[in-house]
Amino acid sequence: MEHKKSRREPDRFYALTKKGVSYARPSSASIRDANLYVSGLPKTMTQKELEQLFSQYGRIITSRILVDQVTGVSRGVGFIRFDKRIEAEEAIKGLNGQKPSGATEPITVKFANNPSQKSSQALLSQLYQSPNRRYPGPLHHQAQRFRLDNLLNMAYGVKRFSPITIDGMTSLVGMNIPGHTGTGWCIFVYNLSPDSDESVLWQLFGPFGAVNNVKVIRDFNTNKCKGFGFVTMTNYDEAAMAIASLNGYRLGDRVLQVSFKTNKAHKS
DNA sequence: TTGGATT
Repeated sequence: MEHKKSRREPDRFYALTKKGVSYARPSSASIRDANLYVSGLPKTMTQKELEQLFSQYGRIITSRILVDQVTGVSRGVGFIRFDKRIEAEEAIKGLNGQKPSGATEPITVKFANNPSQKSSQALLSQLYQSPNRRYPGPLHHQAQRFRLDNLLNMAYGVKRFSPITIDGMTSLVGMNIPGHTGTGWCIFVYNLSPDSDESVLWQLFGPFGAVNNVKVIRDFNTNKCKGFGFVTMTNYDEAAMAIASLNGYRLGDRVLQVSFKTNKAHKS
């Protein structure tokens, strides 16, 4: 039988066998949760440079930098998976809040979320999506097409824009596309009340189509809404229709301003 | 009166 106390091994080995860990497989426990999420990276940083930065803390198993699907530009966010948890912990200690050489902004380094728990929001949006959409797309009616054309002109600040390019976005590749992010079309919503929460954004934008994500921006201390939020929608047509419909919409005693998100504030 | 980002 197995329990021959007289043949018990020295303490160290005994402790290992008690946990079911063998010398041949020193894995699981020590390599679990060694995956890091890194944000605030310089847009110019390559995957190789990212690895070089982190390699001083241990053996890197995988790395990734997220990029905009249309422009291919880095989103300043990446992942580093170390061989061991302790290496990841040391990398956080050493690199979180630090500025990589040549960078102007500090980076954030923390343990990554579990990818399987990603966005209950995205799952929700699937539920909202199909049956009750007010404006199914893509649009084919000529009048609606014309309105989209005008929206594009406003969004891109150009005087004329051939309607023929609306259906496909091919001619827009390489442009700085307002509102476009790696996950869809980002919409800026201004003039929310201080006690707004995410549900109001879902309710406002959900009827227009596939909503990937919503965010109410809150003050760190008071936890009150700072008056604006963001909504990311999958499809351009639906985002444009939501903007056209909700900009100027009266919510309580406030009039919303809704537009594609632009880069920061530019003075008038 | 334009964030944070989760392979």
